[in-house]
Amino acid sequence: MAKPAQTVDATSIPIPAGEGVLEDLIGYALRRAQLKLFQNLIARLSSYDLRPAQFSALAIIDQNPGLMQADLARALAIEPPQVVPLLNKLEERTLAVRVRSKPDKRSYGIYLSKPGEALLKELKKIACESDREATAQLNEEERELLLKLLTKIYKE
Amino acid sequence: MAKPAQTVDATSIPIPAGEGVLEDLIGYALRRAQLKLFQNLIARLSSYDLRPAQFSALAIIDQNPGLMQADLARALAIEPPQVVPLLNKLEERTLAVRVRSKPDKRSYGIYLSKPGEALLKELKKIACESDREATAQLNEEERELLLKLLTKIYKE
DNA sequence: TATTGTTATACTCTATAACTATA
DNA sequence: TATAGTTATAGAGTATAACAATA
Repeated sequence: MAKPAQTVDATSIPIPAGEGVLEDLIGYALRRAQLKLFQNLIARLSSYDLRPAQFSALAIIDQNPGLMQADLARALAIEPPQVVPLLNKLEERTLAVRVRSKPDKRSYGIYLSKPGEALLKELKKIACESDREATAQLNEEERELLLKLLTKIYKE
Repeated sequence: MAKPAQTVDATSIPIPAGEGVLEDLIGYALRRAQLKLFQNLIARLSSYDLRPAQFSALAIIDQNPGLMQADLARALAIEPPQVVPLLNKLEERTLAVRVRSKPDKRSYGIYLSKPGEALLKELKKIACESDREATAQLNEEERELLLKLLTKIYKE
C-alpha cells in the first residue's frame, strides 16, 4: 500500500522557482529580464497608444529614411505581412508615409513625417527612462557591460 | 517644388538597423538576444514535441513536487488558465500527474512520473547545450557575468 | 518568370470573465 | 462568501500560402 502523493504546504512555496537548472540557463534569465523590461516599456508607451514594435519601426525609419517595407521587416525581425497593419497604423496617425518609388513602382520608400520625427524624439526619452528604471539594480558600469555582452550575442 | 522622397538603394541597407537609439537600449538588446536563444531551444525541443514552457514546467515540478497549479502558474509567469492545456499535454504523455489533494479536494498536487523524470534529465542536457551554442561568442567568464547581471535585474 | 506589397488564414501566446466544485 | 481549477473567448504576435501589380 504505497502511499500516493501528498500535497505540500502551499505556504512553503512563496515563489516556487527555487533553485535548479533553470537558474543556470542564460536563456531563462534572458527571458525573465526581457519580460520585465518589455512590460515596463509597454506600460509607458500605452498612453501614446503605441506598441514597442511601432516605436522600433519609427526609430528604424528615422535612421534609414526611404527604406522599403521588406527592409523594415528584416530590421524588425518580423515577416513582411506583419509590416502592413503596423505601417497602416503609423500612416493613419500621420507619423510616417509611404512614397511610391519612381524607378520601381512596386515598392514604396518609407519616411517619417515632421510630427513623426517630433514624437520619436519624445519617445526616445521615454524609452531611455524605461530602460533605466527597469535596470535600476545595476550601476552605470554594469549596464554598459551588459549591453556589450548582449550585443555580442545577437550580432552573430 | 520640393523634391518628394526618393527611394534609397536597397543594397545600401544590408541589415537596416544601423546605429541609433535602439542600439543603446538594454531592452532592445535583451529582446534580440532572447529571441536568438529561444529559437535555438525551440528547434532543439521540437524533436520531443515540446515547447520551452513545457520544459520549464517539468523542471519546476521536479524542484517543487506536489505543488499546486496556481503555484506553477506563478513560477512560469503565466495565468492559471494557461496551465490547464499545458498540464493536460504533460499528463497525456504520462510525464506528469495531477493528484487530488486529500485535505482540500479542490486542488491538485502535481508530480513528475518516472518517465517524466528520465526525460527531464535528458532535456536538461539539451537545454544546456542550446544555451552554450547560442552564446558561443562569450567565454566562460563572460557567460557567468552575464547570468549574474540578468539575475540581478529580474529578481527585483 | 520573379519580386513588392498585400490578403487571407491559422496557430500560438496571453489575458479576462464566468462557470464548477469544493471549502 | 471565497478559492482552485476550468471553460470560453478575445486580442496580440507570428508564420505561410496565394494573389495583384509591376518588373
